[in-house]
Amino acid sequence: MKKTLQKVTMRQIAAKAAVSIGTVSHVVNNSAGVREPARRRVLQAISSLGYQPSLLARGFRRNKTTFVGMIIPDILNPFFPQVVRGVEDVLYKNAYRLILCNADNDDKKEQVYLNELCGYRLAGLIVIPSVDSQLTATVGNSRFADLPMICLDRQAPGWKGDSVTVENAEGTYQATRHLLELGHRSIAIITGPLHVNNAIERLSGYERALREASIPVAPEYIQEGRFDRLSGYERALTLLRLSPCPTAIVAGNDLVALGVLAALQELALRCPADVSLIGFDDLELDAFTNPSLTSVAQPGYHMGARAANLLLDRINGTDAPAQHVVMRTLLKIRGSVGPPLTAFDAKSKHKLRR
Amino acid sequence: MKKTLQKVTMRQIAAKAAVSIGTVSHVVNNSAGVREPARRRVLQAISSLGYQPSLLARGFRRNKTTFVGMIIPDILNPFFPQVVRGVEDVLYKNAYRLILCNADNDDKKEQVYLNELCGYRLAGLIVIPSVDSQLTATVGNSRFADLPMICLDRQAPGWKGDSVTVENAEGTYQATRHLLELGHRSIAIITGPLHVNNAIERLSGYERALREASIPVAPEYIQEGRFDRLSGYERALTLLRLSPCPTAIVAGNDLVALGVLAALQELALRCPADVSLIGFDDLELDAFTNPSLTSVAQPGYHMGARAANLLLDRINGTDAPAQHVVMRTLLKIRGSVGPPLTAFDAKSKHKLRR
DNA sequence: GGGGGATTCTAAAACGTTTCAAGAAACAAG
DNA sequence: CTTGTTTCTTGAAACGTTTTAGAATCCCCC
Repeated sequence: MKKTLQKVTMRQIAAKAAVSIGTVSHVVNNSAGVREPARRRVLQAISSLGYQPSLLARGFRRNKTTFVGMIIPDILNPFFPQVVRGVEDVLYKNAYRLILCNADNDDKKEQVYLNELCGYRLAGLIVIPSVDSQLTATVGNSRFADLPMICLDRQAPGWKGDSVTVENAEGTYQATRHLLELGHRSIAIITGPLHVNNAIERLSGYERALREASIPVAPEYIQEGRFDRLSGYERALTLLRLSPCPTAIVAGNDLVALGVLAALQELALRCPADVSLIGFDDLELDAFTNPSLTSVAQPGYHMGARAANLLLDRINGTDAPAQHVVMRTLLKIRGSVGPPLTAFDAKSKHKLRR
Repeated sequence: MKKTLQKVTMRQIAAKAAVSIGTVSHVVNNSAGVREPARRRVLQAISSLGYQPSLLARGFRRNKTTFVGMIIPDILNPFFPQVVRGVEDVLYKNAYRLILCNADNDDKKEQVYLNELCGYRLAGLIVIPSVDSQLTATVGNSRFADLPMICLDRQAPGWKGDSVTVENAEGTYQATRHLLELGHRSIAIITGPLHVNNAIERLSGYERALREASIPVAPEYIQEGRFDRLSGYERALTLLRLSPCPTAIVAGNDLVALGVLAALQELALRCPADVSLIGFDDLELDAFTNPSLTSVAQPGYHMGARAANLLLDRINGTDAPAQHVVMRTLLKIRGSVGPPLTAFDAKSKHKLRR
């Protein structure tokens, strides 16, 4: 049983090593030369007393910690953990620690975390904005002035600082073109919330592909969802009950696509025979669904890593103008897409159904 | 443009409100009566100057923060985020904030996070130990003496404090019995690392079921994996090349089961016709795999919530003896299990092999 | 208008570090 | 043995808050 039940501070180390508190600090931080005998005594006292500096006191005094905060909108969406891993790996290698907060797609909660994390004088902050993010406004407060910060995956409205995103429009453009090339002419989309730039961009890529193919976009073929499975399911039911029913659906992300799959199953429609489906994100599970899910791949891990590197630059004082990194997407073709039923097939199907 | 580019502290509020610093503090914390006019002046100064207390300074002075830390072993395993949500909801309602750290199944990293989080004088800590966790030893240091802490999902070796776990053995026991009742006699298991109590318990449930059915357990039918998909895939390949090949596999968790599915596909074996499969965790995606995955459900969200409540009790000073909450599991039957091929079927299958 | 008991307010000490100016010690050279 | 220079070491201030003891004020009642 150690005799040290009290918290051990620098004072006690100093006493035991017969040295001043300042010297202890210098040993701990290598902040000034300390002659060998003294240094040894200090080190020895530290290990024998089991001293660990109070990071709270240090952070308070230095007015800066070595923690980086990250706020994500939905920890249950497997895409975000991938991004987190990218951030974490880079930061950890650079001796920063990552603390993660889940805003739960609640802008209020996001704001609370922003404010409180800021109050802890983090080294930096990486934010994937929530759906209704007030990020730009919240961070406008002068308290945030010297907190390096990166906006990741989604551009918060009005955000002027660094950001890392993907070519959302290009992704859905490729996806939609792929469907067009297979012969689809009735292609619907289930978007994310249309005040999130991601969702808007993905919609625009879809629209561009159709426009280029001279196919008018039916307004009821554009359904606004919420980037989650349930809304995917609901919107899909709406779409699939339309007449004519679309032969292909572009989903705002893979969770939405999962919901679509559930809806298809419920209506006893086959995928891809009756309806083709393309998701967005390329989650690991896409290879295992039934059918396996064609999806627009985002480089989640690399997005995180890139954002972390950008943040490190800022922390180290770069004052380069705000960077907007935009990464590529890639269509991963799997089992959920195929050619549409021929006109004949479609007609017979239609008769049967009605 | 605000004129306050400098950080605004209590001192400035005090000055502007013509009041002492102590009074400001009392207003902010409701720690003593302050007469209406003064209180109003303070509040007014606070909002006009945009003051936000330095949580770092407060935490330092109070020697306690309102953050709770949580360390999880693998943020990419979708089971853990579920648990996190449970923890978070309870804590948030009680005005505590959750900060999450991902140990990445690296005991070294876990230790770093333990030590540094402790240095920030968190209100409490919830840990899902990593595979090789040194938790008990690390936390033995006196610094951790007054840090309430809960061990969640896995019992760290030697851990004596509060814990929340599930009936792992009962889970695999039920799973194995289900397979036995369907007629399976050659049942294999892919476990987690066998120094993790979860893995050991799950193995023991499997063994008990076989023992009760008087079926000898072939040692090569017990494969030790690592709770991840890749190891599930590798171990499954090993199992499926055995002769005789098992007709059913119990997987250590659902990620492992996903790996097994991949292996089955690669070997062109049908599930459940050729091999039945049961996972553990009941991830959301289980309903969407091909075939859908039978799994032992753990109440992830509720485990988290329970742990958070236990922690809150400790934070509030309960000195009840250490609690060990053990929650139930439930077999969720889906498409990946069926009766084994009969001897005849098996023979004809070889001939027919499409 | 003068106690006296509540209530409100203040000054100052602490919390554990870092940091800086300046003193002390060591060392090299004359 | 000085002296000058460099290298160590120290004491004390500062960081922004909370907290406590006691001073100031209020209010009521005689």
